Amino acid sequence: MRILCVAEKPSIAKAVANHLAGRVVTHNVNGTPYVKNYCFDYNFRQWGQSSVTFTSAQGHITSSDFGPRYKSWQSCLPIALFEADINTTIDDKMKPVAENIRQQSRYAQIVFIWTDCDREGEYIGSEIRDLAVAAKPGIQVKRARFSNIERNHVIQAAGNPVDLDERQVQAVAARIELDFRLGTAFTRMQTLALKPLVEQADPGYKVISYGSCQFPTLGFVVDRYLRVKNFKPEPFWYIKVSHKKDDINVNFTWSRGHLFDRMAVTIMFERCLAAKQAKVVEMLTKPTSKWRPLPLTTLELQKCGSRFLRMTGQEVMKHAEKLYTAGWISYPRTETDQFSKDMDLKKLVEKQQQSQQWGQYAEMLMGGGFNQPRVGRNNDEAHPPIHPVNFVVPTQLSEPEKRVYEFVTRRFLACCSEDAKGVSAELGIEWGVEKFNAKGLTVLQRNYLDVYPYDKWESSQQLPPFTVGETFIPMEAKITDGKTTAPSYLTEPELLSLMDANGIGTDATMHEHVEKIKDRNYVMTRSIGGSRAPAAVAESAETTRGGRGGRGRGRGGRGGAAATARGGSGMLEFIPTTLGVALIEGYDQVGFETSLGKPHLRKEMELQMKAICAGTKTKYEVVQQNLDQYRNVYSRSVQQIDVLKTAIRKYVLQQNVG
DNA sequence: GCAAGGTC
Repeated sequence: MRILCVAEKPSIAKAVANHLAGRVVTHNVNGTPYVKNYCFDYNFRQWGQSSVTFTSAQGHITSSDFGPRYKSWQSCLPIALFEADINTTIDDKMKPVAENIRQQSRYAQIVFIWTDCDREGEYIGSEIRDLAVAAKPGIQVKRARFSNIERNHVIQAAGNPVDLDERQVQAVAARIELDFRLGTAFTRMQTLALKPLVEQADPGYKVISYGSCQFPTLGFVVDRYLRVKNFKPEPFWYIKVSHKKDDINVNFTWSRGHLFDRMAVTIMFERCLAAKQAKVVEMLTKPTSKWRPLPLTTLELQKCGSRFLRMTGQEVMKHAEKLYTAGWISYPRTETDQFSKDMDLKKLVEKQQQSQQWGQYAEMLMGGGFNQPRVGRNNDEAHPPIHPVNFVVPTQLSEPEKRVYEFVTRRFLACCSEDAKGVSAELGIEWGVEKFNAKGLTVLQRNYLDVYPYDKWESSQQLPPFTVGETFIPMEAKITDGKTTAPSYLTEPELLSLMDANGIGTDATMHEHVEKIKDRNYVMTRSIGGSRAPAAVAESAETTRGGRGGRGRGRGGRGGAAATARGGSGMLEFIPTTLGVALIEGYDQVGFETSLGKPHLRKEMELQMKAICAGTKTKYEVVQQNLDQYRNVYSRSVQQIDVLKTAIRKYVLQQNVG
């Protein structure tokens, strides 16, 4: 038999071929430096001794475009793009890859597809199938099911081929068509209608783009901005109690937190005073632990990057990809936070023993400290969590790459460690009818914290020994007041979490949507507590900033204090530009629950894709249904374009429009 | 000049 195997990307082709082959002969492919053909013999369980060529695509092979009649922006009304013919062609860049698959198919009886086991991978598989079948009618098409590239797992997959899942293919086809039609139509419509207005304020302005991911992303930023802007501080009051014993001062927290009614607090306080004696009702210590982190996903890598490494998601991914292609870390785009049981993690820990920085810790793990990592809830069935695959001497890396590699490695070692252990103490008192409590923590074994300095868990001051039933008159007690504080602007980790929770983008693209809304000048970023942004919106926002910072108890902190409270300076916060606010507010007014700036429509589409995968809906139904719904949004937007224009004028040109 | 999804 002659078998043509095709992976989604060159790295998978190489890795799988090396697992299957005794000896591999590598051939270059004309026109592309990345894709190679790996030729070897292999005895398949189901097909017997075969001659194999293992090659790959480089992601998606085809792309969509409108016919010449619709290409020019002047050629038609944007709404025509809802049903204009779409040509699916092979991009110029992918021509050599496609030609290679065609040629190799001619020699083969079977094309065996090894794309990632996710929806997009299934679709790329269908592109490969179409090329193969066109080049060699009657060729048999099979697909490998694999979720990592461990040798045994790969051999299992090679011996148990399945069929392509046509439903997943159709689900992705629906997404592609809808994203394309809606993205292009709304982008043209709003650019043609609104650009002249925007240009009055910003002469070089290019395109006011709409996309099913970029707009909801912008919506999150605007939503938070409006909440900050419209925030009205409210005063509150609470009872503060402290007492000294054995020379240790204990501050108690009121079980009611705080109340917005001063008189009520006064009455409660007076009852406390009347009771005179406070009584200890609870004094217990119990073992506690701080859990080691979960295995690393892309989303978590990006969030930690902005918190601890002072990098944007975009930057972290750039360096992670470099480390991946150089062979230092595993594939950086994964949603999986569980290691498969058959993976040899100790072998990976062993390699880190060479490090000057964490080598000793790795040795400790090898010497018996090793613990199987926790198992998270996510598994994309395509990639393992991000982990170091080889040790690299720091001098071989650039400064930021070094930091990303260090984080990935420390995170991995932390995953393979023991939880941190400690003892928590809780002291509860009743004073009259009011309850107060105090907490203490003693850290006994730092364990994973020793290799993972990004987490903080420190012993607090010890509580003095109290016994249940003991009474005392509190040494200090008073009514204290505070003010609720405005929420802060959205940070990048928060934005990424919101996108994740609402299904906006994928692990591989989320950071691109964030970059896109910056690039379109819909939002800007600044360091928390750092220099102020030049935008007019940011300026007026400045006046609402005083007193933010303290969450819960009104500490009345200023911006600087807030920065430290939120994980250190250097982290970015997102502030919409006047244009960004205008677009979202405009669409909110035009549409009711179908505003383009809300995640609702995209969430809906995700559900419909799942329905196609489950077989309860067809691609045709989903596409038509969505087009109908968006046709509605489109015509309302055109009818009420003045609403959008007014919003733009109000913000961009700062005209008084009453 | 338009989208989002892959990947280098």
